[in-house]
Amino acid sequence: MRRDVFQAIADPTRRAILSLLAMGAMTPTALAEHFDSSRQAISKHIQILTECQLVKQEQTGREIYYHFNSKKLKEVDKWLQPFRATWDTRFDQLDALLKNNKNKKS
Amino acid sequence: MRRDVFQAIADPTRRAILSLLAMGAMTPTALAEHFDSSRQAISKHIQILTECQLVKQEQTGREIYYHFNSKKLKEVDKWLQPFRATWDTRFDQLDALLKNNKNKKS
DNA sequence: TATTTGCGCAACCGTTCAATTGCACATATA
DNA sequence: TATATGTGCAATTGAACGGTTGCGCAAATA
Repeated sequence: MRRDVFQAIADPTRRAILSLLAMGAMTPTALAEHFDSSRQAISKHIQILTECQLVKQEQTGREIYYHFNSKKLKEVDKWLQPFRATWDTRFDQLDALLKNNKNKKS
Repeated sequence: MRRDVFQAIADPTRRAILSLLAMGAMTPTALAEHFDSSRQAISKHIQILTECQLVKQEQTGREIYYHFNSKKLKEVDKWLQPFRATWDTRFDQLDALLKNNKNKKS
């Protein structure tokens, strides 16, 4: 069973879940209300997201709030990095500018 | 048959193919030499990459050179954008800096 | 205490995926 | 012309995927 971030975000429902959770933690039942599929189906997606640490849980009583964990998304960003230069100069600008403004850094 | 960029880059072999092609156009046979799987397997991956326009072909005689097309990868970057702020302030810095340096923009 | 609610887990089902093998066809090359 | 080479396409196979239904269990509620 392959379980990496790229495979996790391949599914549109899982991407939607991440977007929702990024706005605030939610329970599986609350999440499921945003979709047509069953709670169990959403729960399975959450499980996959948890396995690759895109999401972490916080239990309060019988309810489980799932939180978005952005760290792992950095992996995608990291992979994208070398390609970025080929479609935009925005980031070359960034590097140049940061170099000239190091002192302003917090 | 789902065929979008996210599904395309979910496979590690396809990501490797993209990285190789980003360095220079190649034929399927040449590409296959970098992997353990058969030429046909690689060819299938190329087909998927072509279908979502991550790759374009250029035929010369009986050989087909496949080129990397970065445009579609922007979709991934675009989706990543809102999340970026949550893991790094680098891009907030960028926005602030660009605002103060608009005149320097080429 | 009895009932409702939120949840994960397991079994099952049809579809998609990744890979292999075998083939046909066009282009090089001897 | 005969042969070798580069390629796409079709059929097949086993594994993984995404979904449903049914269940058990613990926590809240009546």
